[in-house]
Amino acid sequence: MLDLRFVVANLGEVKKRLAARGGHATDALAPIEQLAAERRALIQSTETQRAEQKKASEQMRTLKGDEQAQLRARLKTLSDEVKEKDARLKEVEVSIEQALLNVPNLPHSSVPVGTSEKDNKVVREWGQKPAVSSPKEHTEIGEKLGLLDFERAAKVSGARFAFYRGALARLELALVQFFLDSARERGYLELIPPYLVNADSMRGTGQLPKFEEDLFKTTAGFYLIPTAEVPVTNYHRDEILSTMPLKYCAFSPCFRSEAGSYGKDTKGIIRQHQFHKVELVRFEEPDDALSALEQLVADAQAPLQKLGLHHRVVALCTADLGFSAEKTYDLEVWLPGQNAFREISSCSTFGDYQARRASIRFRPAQGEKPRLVATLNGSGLAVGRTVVAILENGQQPDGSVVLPEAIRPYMGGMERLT
RNA sequence: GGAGAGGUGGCCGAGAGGCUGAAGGCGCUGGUUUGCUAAACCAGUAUACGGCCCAAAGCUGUAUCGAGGGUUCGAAUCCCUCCCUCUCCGCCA
Repeated sequence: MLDLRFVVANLGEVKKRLAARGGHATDALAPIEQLAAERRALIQSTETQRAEQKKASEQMRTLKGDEQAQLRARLKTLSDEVKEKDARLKEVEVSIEQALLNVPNLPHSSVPVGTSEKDNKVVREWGQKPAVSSPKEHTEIGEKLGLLDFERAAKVSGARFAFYRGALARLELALVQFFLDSARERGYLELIPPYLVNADSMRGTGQLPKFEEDLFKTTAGFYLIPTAEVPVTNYHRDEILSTMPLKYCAFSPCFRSEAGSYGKDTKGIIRQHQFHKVELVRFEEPDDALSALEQLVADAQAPLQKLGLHHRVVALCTADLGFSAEKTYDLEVWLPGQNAFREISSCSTFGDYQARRASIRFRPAQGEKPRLVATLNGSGLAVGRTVVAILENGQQPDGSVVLPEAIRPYMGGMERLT
């Protein structure tokens, strides 16, 4: 969430920067200026009255009889007035909060301005497209080898689910371990987080209140996490951190309702209601956020490079930027079967936007005031999509799949899927 | 799920309607003392939101004793609801 004082003091600039996101990004801001003024007036008058009240209350202790009764009557009136104003103040603050919670983050000045994903900028490419003759999609490869079963998954659960079988199930978990090893070597501490979280956590990272329809909610009121970003960022909610920076990697399943994506990627395991991911999360000093983002991208690229998977780094434009993000790079891996680059990681800095929502701070130095941290996160990597990439990039004319060398030690030396 | 106990500052722990941002201790920071270390002594030790101020510093007001509501002129203290923790029993990977 944005800082109220900053927004009010720089309303024009804020609107201008939000407009670059397109659509209705600035709508929620409309009533802010007036509400902020009312809030200030209410605070001033209630606090003055409260001070008066406090002083008079002191006298109550010593007064007796009629005098006390009189003062009590006067204080009763004062007390009622303060309560009334307090109630109004609360309303105003709730309105402000609601408004701010629905305002997305300001794009960083280095983010390319654009109107759709077509305006995203390719920053660099790594590797080369493999020579695959008449490439097939992962669904066909997986089903032919008996490694993927969508039909039974549809029976058991519904659309957008899959059974992995045999060596593919093994590959999935091997990749998890491989990604965690890669992250640990780069200084990230492994976490296994809760997969169900409360509403406060969802608000902290920005999924709520605006994107409730994208989430699964349990009857007990828990939300299933759409990414480990949620529990891991909220790990330090309402804290003042004494060690900085902090780097975590977390394995978790991710659950997404995929509302509004009907007809998109309906085939295969590209877009599922449930998938596995290793997430990288960093807590940084604000001034380090941008350089940390570059490191984060490198950290996410590392396992892709070890696997020898051709990919590119894309800077998202203002229109494609996520709600809470200040700046984002996507990693897109080459999929021969689709003849396209597809997102396999998304690395973002959120500046202090999430930290303000979740109240995560650090103390710059002994005796100094706490400051909001910068939060960052990125996939390192999406496991299912890596499986897709391995199937499609490693496919052979005979239908088998050659595994990247880097993963073989995690597969007991297995060299190919047959 | 059943029965009970409890949630107070960085930590431990008093407090039972007004003088309590909160005794005392520990820790931490600064200082004095000291051959060094230790000890002792003195002082300081929160956060948020307002105001004064160009700003910072500083000063000042208000709020904060798990959360929210209520009673009262006045609530850490009384009442209600909720959350969390612990113990015992049951169930369970």
